[in-house]
Amino acid sequence: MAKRRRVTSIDVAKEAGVSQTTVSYVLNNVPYQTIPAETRQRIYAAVEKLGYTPSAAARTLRLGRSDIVLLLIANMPLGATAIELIEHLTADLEQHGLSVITRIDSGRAVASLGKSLTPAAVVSFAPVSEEHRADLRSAGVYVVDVWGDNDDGPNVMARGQFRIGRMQADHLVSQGHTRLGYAAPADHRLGPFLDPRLEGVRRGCAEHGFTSPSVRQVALETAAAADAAHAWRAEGVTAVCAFNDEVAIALLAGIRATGLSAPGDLAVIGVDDIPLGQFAEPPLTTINQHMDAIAAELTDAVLDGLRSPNSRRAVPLESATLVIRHSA
Amino acid sequence: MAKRRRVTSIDVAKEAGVSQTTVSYVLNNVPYQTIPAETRQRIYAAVEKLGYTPSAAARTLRLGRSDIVLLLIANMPLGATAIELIEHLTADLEQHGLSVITRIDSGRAVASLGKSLTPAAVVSFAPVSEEHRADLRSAGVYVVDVWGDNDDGPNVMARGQFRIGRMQADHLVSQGHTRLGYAAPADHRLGPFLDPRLEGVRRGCAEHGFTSPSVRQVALETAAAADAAHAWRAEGVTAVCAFNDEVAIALLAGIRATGLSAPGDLAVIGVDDIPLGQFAEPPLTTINQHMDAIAAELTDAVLDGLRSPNSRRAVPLESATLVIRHSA
DNA sequence: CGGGGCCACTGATACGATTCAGTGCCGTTG
DNA sequence: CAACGGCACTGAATCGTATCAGTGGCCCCG
Repeated sequence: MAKRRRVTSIDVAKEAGVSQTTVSYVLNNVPYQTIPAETRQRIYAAVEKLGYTPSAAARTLRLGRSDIVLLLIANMPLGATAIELIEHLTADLEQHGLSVITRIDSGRAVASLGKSLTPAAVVSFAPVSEEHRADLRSAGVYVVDVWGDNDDGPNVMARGQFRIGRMQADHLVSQGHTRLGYAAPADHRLGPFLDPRLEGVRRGCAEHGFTSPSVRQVALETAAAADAAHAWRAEGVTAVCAFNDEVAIALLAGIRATGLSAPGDLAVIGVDDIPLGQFAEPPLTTINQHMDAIAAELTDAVLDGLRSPNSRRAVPLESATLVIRHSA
Repeated sequence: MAKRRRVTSIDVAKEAGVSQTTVSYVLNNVPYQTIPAETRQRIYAAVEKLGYTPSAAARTLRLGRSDIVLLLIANMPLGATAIELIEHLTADLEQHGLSVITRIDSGRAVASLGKSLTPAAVVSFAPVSEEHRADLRSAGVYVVDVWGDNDDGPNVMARGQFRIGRMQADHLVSQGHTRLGYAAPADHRLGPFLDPRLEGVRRGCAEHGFTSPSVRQVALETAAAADAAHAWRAEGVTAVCAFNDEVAIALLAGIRATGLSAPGDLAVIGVDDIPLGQFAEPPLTTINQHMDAIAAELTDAVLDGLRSPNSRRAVPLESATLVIRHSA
């Protein structure tokens, strides 16, 4: 079979009996170009007939930037919550003509993909080094700093995660607990999420005048979780904020294994509201993050950044809800 | 601040005192071009000094294809298993100079992204319509058909999922069960995974001379799961293959809620070996899929396809293991 | 009836890389 | 010493799109 060439806008132009320029004007809806409806129709018909799709490569080369938004996610365990965020973000940005592309990676990709693809923006869920950030900037790529430890762009994530921790602590305190524990995940790659959440819990304790939470790692294994439960009991902790629902469920299993019970001996609250939380023993109390709201916030941040790279805004949305079941 | 232009290979050429052609030859290691080490060093030095990164757009435009592999994932609930697969695949293909980009989407993207990005290959975890497939083919994009219902490319996934179902059935039969149930997820988007797994269970039953499994949907909700457990008991089912660990854990909660117990009254086996399985009551017996092996298989498929678009191969790897805990 | 302005287009160029087809120089060989 | 071949390069075309700078025709107004 003959190797068919790609269908280009020139082919469309020939088919419609106009110049390539006109085709481009019509397809891009260029303003101040007066092109009658009849001609437009001919062009659309030709596009349809030939199955024309513009070449992103050529378009990007010409414009100096693509309409791709690169979503960088560090090589860390992603839960259903993260997937949900990706889905929302993809859908939201698509509405504005931007294609979200996700890259799950160890971080080396920031530089290479970021500069070679010339995306319109990079949204990174892993901290971006100052050097890479400057590099991307100078290449005309807008970088949305999700963590916001440098005051560049909106620190959507960091603020949100802090609030989550704060909500956990507030709930436990409202139940009468005064001595809290914090169950950290064993996986150190989760640090960027852990730090602000834990900080939120600390702040909560401090503002209520209680001592700082006792932090322990809880590995996803019954024996380790049992040890932690035992240790917390020994130091008078009566309630634990878990980093997420996985850790919380592991801890609940550890509590059962020690012969204790939740929430009587040790109350537990998670984060994420994963479906399996309701099947835990006892059903898990947790915090539900509204991923649609967070995605909307991120979308706004990206769009704003593309409009004026130096603007800065804070869109404080109420983006989490307490889900009370039985564990706390 | 002055808007710095992108650093191009011409800038590198000027800096190194050679022509742009030479720069290209050196950076691409073009064979049969004799370029002395000293010149190469000058060019590398210039690249380093200017911070040059080649433009993917220009490269793609010229070559007619990029070195991107588009991983399309249907808009379905992705578990940790899927993430693991993505990670492995990304790492494996990167070793061969291919950049994996993941797109989580409702399927409309196949056409637009596939044709506009001109990726080297598309690996789709959602069924690709015959029309889109042909479209991509003619655009020179190699399509790895993960499902393989049409005999185009290796049906890596379909075969693997079938084997999984088969393993579940075989284990239950080996434990003396003769009347099996199948717990399907409520989310119909999981169909592409459900069908081959269920088929594997059916085949297993048939070959042992037992009647086909009794299929019931189990929603992620205790009451619904309890109803299902009750109904299975009523028809004499003694063991259930669950679509995955989530469904299995829901079912276990349903069994407890009915006052029954696993595995005595109803044995349950899952799929995925998610960490939370060990914290279920009782700890979940399941099938562990070796994502590294599956990723390796897919990588081979892609590389083979890129070498000779018409080759077809089957790489049967042993890619799953039975994990026996207490639920079956 | 001359000219200004709008309409409906088109020609040519640039974006940044790859690659074919040379080119000049030097050393070797018959 | 002329011819040849290899070395170390370079010039120019090309990929497909967007856009600047025109261009010819027609209508309308003074």
